[in-house]
Amino acid sequence: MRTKEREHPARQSRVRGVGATGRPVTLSDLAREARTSPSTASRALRGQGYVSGEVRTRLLAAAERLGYVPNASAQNLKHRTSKIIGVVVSDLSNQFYARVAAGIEAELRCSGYQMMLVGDHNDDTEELAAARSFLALRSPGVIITPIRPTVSELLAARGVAVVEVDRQLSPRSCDAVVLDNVTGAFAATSHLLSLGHRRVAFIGVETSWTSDAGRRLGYQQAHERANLPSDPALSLLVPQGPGSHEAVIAEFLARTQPTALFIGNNALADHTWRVLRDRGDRLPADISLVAFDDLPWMDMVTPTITVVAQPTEELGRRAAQLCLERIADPTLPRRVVEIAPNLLLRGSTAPVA
Amino acid sequence: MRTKEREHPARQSRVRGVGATGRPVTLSDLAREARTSPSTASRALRGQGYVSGEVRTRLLAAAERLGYVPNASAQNLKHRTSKIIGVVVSDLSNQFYARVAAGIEAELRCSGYQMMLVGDHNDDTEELAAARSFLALRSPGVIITPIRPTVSELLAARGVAVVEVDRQLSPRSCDAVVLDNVTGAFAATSHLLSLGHRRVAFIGVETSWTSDAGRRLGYQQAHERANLPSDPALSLLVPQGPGSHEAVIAEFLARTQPTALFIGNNALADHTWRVLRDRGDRLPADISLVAFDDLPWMDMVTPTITVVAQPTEELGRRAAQLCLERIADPTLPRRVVEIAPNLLLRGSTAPVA
DNA sequence: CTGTTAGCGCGTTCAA
DNA sequence: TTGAACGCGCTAACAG
Repeated sequence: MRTKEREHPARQSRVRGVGATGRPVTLSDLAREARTSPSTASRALRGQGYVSGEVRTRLLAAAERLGYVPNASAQNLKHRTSKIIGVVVSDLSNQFYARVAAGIEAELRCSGYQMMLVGDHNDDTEELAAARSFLALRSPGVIITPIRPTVSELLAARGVAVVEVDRQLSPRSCDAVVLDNVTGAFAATSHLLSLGHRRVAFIGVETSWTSDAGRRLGYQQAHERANLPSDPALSLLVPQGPGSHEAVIAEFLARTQPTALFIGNNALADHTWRVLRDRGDRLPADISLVAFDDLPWMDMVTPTITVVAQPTEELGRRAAQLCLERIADPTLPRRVVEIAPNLLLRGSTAPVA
Repeated sequence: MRTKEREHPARQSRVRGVGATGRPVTLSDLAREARTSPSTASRALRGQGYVSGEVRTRLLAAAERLGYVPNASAQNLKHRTSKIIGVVVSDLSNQFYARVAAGIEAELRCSGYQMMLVGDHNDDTEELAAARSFLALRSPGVIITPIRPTVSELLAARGVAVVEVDRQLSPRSCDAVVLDNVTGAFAATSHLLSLGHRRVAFIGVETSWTSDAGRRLGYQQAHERANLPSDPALSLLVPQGPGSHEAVIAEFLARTQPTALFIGNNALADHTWRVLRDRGDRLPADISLVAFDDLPWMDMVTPTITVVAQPTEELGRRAAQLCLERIADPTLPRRVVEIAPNLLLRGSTAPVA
């Protein structure tokens, strides 16, 4: 009796047509409408199993008429998995991460998956919370710009297909898509050294992440290859995390007086550029500058900025591909896709004065 | 029997500890581990209903030990709704939309909701597909930068709390958070007119969306208020959609020879700026420029760009707030939040030569 | 305070 | 070819 009472309002709303509010149409509603059983309706809609042509068309018509949309939760519950890929990036407002996410989303859409996007703000507590919700959703895969190896490994241990993007912290348990940071930094620094600069400073982040560490390493290797010392005092390592570092950078430049700068990421490049402008330094006459990660402004300021460019959306797309491939076949061997950066020579670099 | 067979591997995995792969731990597993019933376990974990202190701690300990994470699909099925808010924006790669999304996500997180982010690429088919998946997920709310009124209304008719951001197409069925575009455009244009410019061109998008239409209107109203004619030939309206319009803009500028420009959005501002650079025009000596929507580069190029700034993340945050409030109380009257823009005078505008 | 019962909406046997 | 029965994991009545 009680269930019947519930059915009444639904019946009414159906009569009013598609637009009516009320309990969403279920498979049983659909079956009743088409005078058949729920299981037949299920087979018809998903196109597997035997269904007579006549019943099928009747069902499809009814689905259209009633505006039937299958309940994803019910399907997920049944299938013990979902089509939701969790994505967690450091900072949605940073164009680099936004583009990675755009690439991921585009790729997932093509394959019928959806993206659940979360921004930890470089906070491992938020990172962990995100992982928990992905577990709750029974996400088959997660793509992450990791803060610590813990979360990736936790997820991987539970059978989630984890792909690390931009940096790789858990090489044993995850696939990864990273840039060849060492080569990129090597090229950038070598470029400056070949222009005759002998006081090339590095401004980067003080993490052990492959991204930052790789860029530091490339900077050093370029010096070694050129048989030049790399003065540790010429490296400014700022703590990882949000916030502006303009004051620190200004102090660093005033103290160390480099003739050239290699900057480890787009946020620091922004800060450094502003410091130089405020100091009245002239690029490249007074100082040369190479940034890592090409953003629109780097092509617009005067002079334009020489940069190590990375195919940002491509990073996201490849990560999504790896993720889906591993979901399809969890026994795949671990893969690390290393993408080549591209040094773009522009106006901010010139021979030393 | 068959279910028992399934339990064995799970048992084993449990013995191996948290990290083990296998069927996820269920409430029944938990209850068994703590020697109680599933319903008691449920009450203990969600902290409602009566549970003795001793049983509760036993349960919490077991949940911790087993790494229990409740199955969101099962909860959603039961509750007939989910905690997933659908968000669809035009273009994830455009920093404006990325920031709106960042604002939404931050706000939702605080309230225990999650963001499902989708980018239609100004394609109403993709917009509709996104709406369908939100319906399938039984999303209680959707936030959208609409392309057509259809989708918002479809969702609203099904009881989804829809909030339109940036532009408002369905005033009758949705809440909305928009900028006061007319006022912003009025201020920008008035600024140029007050500098003595009499050939102020407008470059914008040819949609009927409140955003674009409002900016066109503000441009006209400023002329009217100043008792000056606004020559229709001085308006360049490009079709809505992706792609560069540099060629069209170049032709337009060559043909109409304006002394000042008001540009309707950040993408067009980018294109126009590049055209001017390539033409060798000097800002503001040869031509003045005001853009709509402040992006980082506008503060970095030489000269800096006078701009109508909008609090982008705030737009997203307010939209999320409206959405959650309506979910909490669907009987709320419709609300349209109109946010004030801010004209920032910078270096790209000067008195007419 | 606790456990039993009965679905939420769907997909998948399996017998008819 | 179809439909009845069952269970995915969880919650909410209700009876104990």
